[in-house]
Amino acid sequence: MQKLIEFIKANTPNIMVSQKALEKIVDHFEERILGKNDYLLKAGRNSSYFYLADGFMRAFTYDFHGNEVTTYFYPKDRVVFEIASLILDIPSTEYIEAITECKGYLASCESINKLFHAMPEFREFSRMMMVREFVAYKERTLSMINKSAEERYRELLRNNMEVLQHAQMKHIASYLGITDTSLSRIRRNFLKKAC
Amino acid sequence: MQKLIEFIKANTPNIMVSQKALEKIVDHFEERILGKNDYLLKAGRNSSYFYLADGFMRAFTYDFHGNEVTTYFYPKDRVVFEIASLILDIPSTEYIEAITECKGYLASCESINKLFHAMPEFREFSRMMMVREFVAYKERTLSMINKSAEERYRELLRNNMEVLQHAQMKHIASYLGITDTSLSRIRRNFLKKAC
DNA sequence: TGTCCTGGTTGCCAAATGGCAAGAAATGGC
DNA sequence: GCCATTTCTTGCCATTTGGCAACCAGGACA
Repeated sequence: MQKLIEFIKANTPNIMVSQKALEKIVDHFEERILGKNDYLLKAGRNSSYFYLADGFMRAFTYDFHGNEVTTYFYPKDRVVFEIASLILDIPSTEYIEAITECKGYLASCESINKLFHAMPEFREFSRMMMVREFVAYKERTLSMINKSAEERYRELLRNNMEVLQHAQMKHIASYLGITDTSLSRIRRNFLKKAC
Repeated sequence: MQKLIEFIKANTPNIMVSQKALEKIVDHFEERILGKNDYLLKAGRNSSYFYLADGFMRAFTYDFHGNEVTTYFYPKDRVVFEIASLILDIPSTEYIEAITECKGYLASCESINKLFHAMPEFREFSRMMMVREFVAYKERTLSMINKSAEERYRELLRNNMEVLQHAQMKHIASYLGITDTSLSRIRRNFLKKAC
């Protein structure tokens, strides 16, 4: 649990969280280990709240043509959840999958709500987590609007190098909004330029 | 203020908010009227929190080539704010502009924070507003990934018809991630098909 | 009424990306 | 180490989108 405690401390910059409060918070979490290709969340189920201490995950869904679309990659030291499902308490439309072995700490929707209203420290923390994810999505949308596929690929590598080690090309491709064929070509150019 | 009160009631579905609580909340807001082309927020300033009772707004920013990019359209009956600036208390990178005459109610960042920690009712409400915007962004990102420009245009019209009455084509185009030239062509095909 | 200005459209061609099918490379099971 | 399977790359051509410049239409205004 120490990692979770450190993580919460690091992400409540505006307030000093007492040791007691931290312990009260982490008390609602339980350790969870996922093997490669295990699901943290399946479509139709409700999302819980997961601090990913170690490993690498991805979220995906299916569009109406039945194509799988990778919506997100989660490196370690992030909280992992599907916002609409968690907060609105509705079934998720997304799957979240461990793409390496993963270790972390899990809390239920009810725990999150309880903590959210009971503890100002957790309010700040969870709001911070939500804002972080929201801002990431905003940036991503902006990239989709005004950057080429190649620029988006560069950007992904710059911000999240591990993705290359862990994710398949077709997943990276659909995350970037292109086909795996196009990604392959982009990578070829990329290598050429690098030489 | 009655519209704001109704709006808050309508968006706290899980709890009954007392009249007293509602009054305490709206007490932190003040009426604000914006003329066409007035700014609600400018880049470099900090975002406040605005309930748009009537009118139509858009958010935009500049990419590093200096091109203006429309990031969002706000129809009436929405809260309008730049999430990163508001919550992290940093200068905004976005502008938010009234594209028709607008009327609404404004609260400062400090008021929002105060209410957020002091009143469970407002916590629920503001979390709901944040989730709604977040989910809208997620859907938009998904559209950018797996829909063609034409499909995105149809979708925009379906969900937000007023945008056509109020916004310029070039703003709609950059919102959709295409050039105004392409949008014009798409509209032509669109009309052909409609006949 | 004529002129300027802005916003929207069009034609022409270039660049980016997709679709499909085949081939090459990597991976996993035995 | 070998085969089967999956993942990644490539070639060929179609489609989508962009860039630019010209053009058109409507409103503002002298």
